[in-house]
Amino acid sequence: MDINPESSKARQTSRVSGRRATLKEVAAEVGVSRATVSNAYNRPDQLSEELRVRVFEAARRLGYAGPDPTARGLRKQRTGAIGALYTDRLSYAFADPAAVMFFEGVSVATEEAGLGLLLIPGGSLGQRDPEILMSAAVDGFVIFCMAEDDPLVEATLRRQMPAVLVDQPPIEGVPSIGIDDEAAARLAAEHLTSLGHRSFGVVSFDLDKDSKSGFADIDKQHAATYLPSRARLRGYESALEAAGISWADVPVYECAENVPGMAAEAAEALLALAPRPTAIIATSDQLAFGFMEAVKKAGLSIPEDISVVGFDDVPEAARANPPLTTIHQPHVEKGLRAGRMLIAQLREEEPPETQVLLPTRLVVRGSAARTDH
Amino acid sequence: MDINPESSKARQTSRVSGRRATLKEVAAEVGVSRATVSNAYNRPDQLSEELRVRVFEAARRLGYAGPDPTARGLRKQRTGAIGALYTDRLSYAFADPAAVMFFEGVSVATEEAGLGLLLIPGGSLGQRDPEILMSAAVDGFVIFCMAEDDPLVEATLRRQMPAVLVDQPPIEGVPSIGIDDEAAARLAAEHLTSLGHRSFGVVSFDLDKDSKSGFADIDKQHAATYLPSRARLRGYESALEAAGISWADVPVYECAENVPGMAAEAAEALLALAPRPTAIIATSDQLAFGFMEAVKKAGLSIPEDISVVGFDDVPEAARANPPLTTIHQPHVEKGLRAGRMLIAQLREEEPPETQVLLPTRLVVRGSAARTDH
DNA sequence: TGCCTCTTCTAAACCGTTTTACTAAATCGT
DNA sequence: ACGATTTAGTAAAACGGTTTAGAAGAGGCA
Repeated sequence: MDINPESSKARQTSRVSGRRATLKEVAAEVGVSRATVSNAYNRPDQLSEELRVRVFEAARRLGYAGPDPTARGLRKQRTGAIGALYTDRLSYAFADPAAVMFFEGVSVATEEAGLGLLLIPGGSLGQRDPEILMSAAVDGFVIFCMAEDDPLVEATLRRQMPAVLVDQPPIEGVPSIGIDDEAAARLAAEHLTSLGHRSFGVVSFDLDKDSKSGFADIDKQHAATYLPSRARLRGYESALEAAGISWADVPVYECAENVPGMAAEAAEALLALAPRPTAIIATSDQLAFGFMEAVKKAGLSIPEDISVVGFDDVPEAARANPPLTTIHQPHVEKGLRAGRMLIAQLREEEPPETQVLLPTRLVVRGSAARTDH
Repeated sequence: MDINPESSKARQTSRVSGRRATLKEVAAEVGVSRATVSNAYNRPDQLSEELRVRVFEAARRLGYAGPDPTARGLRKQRTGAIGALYTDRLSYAFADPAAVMFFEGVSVATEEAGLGLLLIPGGSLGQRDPEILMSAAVDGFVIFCMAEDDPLVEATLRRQMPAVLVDQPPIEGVPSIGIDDEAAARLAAEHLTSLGHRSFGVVSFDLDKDSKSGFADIDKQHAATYLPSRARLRGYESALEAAGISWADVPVYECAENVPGMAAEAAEALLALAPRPTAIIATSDQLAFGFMEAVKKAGLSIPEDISVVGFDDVPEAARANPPLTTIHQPHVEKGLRAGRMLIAQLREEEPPETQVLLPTRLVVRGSAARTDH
């Protein structure tokens, strides 16, 4: 319990010279079998209290910190952790409030169940690296935000472990959770058409794993391998076409990364267009923030000169200037439910709900206004 | 590579009926020894290319996804992941931008090294639970943000693995990284005294593991077991005393959690004081945000009626309204360096720097002004 | 006393790999 | 053509625990 000099010295050079002590050594010290030491830790009812105490004393003397998790995992066939597979470098995930909220939800589920949470990057340093994935000692996977043609998805599934797909097209035999991206996106577009807008621009995050920034034509949009991108663009398309606006004339600027900074480029490209769009729809709040920033820098004002609608409703949207009109989706709950769906599988409980769609809604704030045009 | 019906069917019921295939079964299928199959995966130069292909074919036929990470970990005595131990529930970490940035830095380091990142909550559901910690299969620990009397720190160290302490008092034999909290805090207080303020209030996050919100007297401040809290308060104290202000008269309100919402309580308590403080120092930006929010709700304005200085300089500080004057510290770099210090130990490289202090600086923005008082 | 049930502990199999030391066959240099 | 090296593959010992089946002894009951 205490941090006393003795114990911290023991840490540096364990009594058994250098190497970490093992259960076998503790058994030898006490003069009992390995099974008994194991029982002392795992099934106190299997030995006398007095012997149990002697075991723990010997353990402390030897600097033995308890059964090795790896060995235990091997024997018990469960590691006590689940893996969360993210499409890209983790630093991108941490920089995206929506992803962070999702992980927050997952972490609530893992803590409920007493499990650890292993974060697994899908790619780093540009190349996709199955190394970390394939050497991840976990009991199951939450597959988050992966492109549908990403070989890592198939590789993960091949490990034949419980898994949950998040924001991805369903795969037979694997439960999924997400939102109706297309319907949600329609809400955003319809809000703007109902305010009288006829001239649009769209800012999207990446459509495919290795995208470059730039305008994306309809073919590219329809072939996008990130489900959220593809479905949201489809949603905008159908709402605008329904309002009699030709989607072919709507410029869609794809940003290679979902960070505010990237939207500055998009703004430059879209604001230069003639006629200048009166309304911009972004597939994420992050991009909307960046876009608004750039608009202000250009000396225009929101929503007077140009209306902006985002997607995600991260907390900062409410505090933005002006407050961002956007589509709400329950990120934390998505993570929580995904985590629980996975954990239910681990317990081999009744087959969990297999396809969950969470509700979304339009949140009207101050970044979109009626156009005078 | 492809997601075709065959492979997804294979996933559900592997050819070897139910159970996951093992390396031994693959060996039997090909008619070679286990060593050879192992070599096919790990040391291609040890067998003929043709045999290697046959091994992989058999593996695919049997639905074998490659060597089991746990077994491999046991044999090789390394798991390919490091653990990040956080003081509390992970959801608190994810809700705190400073912690998220720290993890972002750590993740960069782990990806550089091809390691996974296991997040370990120190406590959940109120009780401190060593279960997840003790069953974490990792090669080392980043110990982040723990109270110095937390038994989990000692428990971690007892595992005799490489570790790095972050924002905690040094322990012999364990490298640490952090900032000079006391000096940094002095900067904040001195900025306000230099603007003429004489009447102060302080908003702090928790001083100890299981704190309740409320005013904290000097004894409690000095006995705080979270180093950052204790040291920052000391910094404020020494700067104000140096300016001739009696610290005993400065109200310090402790918030039980480091979230903006909690600062509303603090604001209520501090604004009701007579005379009302003209300057508030917060030990985190999160609290400063919440405080500013509450001040505005109370019909006062910042910095005209009251000046606020934060701590951390999270990105949102620059976008706040008004932009927050605060103390900058390099969160991402802290995580990156901590991760690298740990990884260097794993590699048994030259003993890494053992005590790192990162630089801090005052960032003057718009939330603190000269007082007319 | 004899039989049965607890309690307390143990022997040994097993979890799925990697790695060391070794063998047998093929190739090389001269 | 012959010993020396290289190549290709193997047997078996770890790695550090958990768990099953069972033994030895103690106590209870008739």
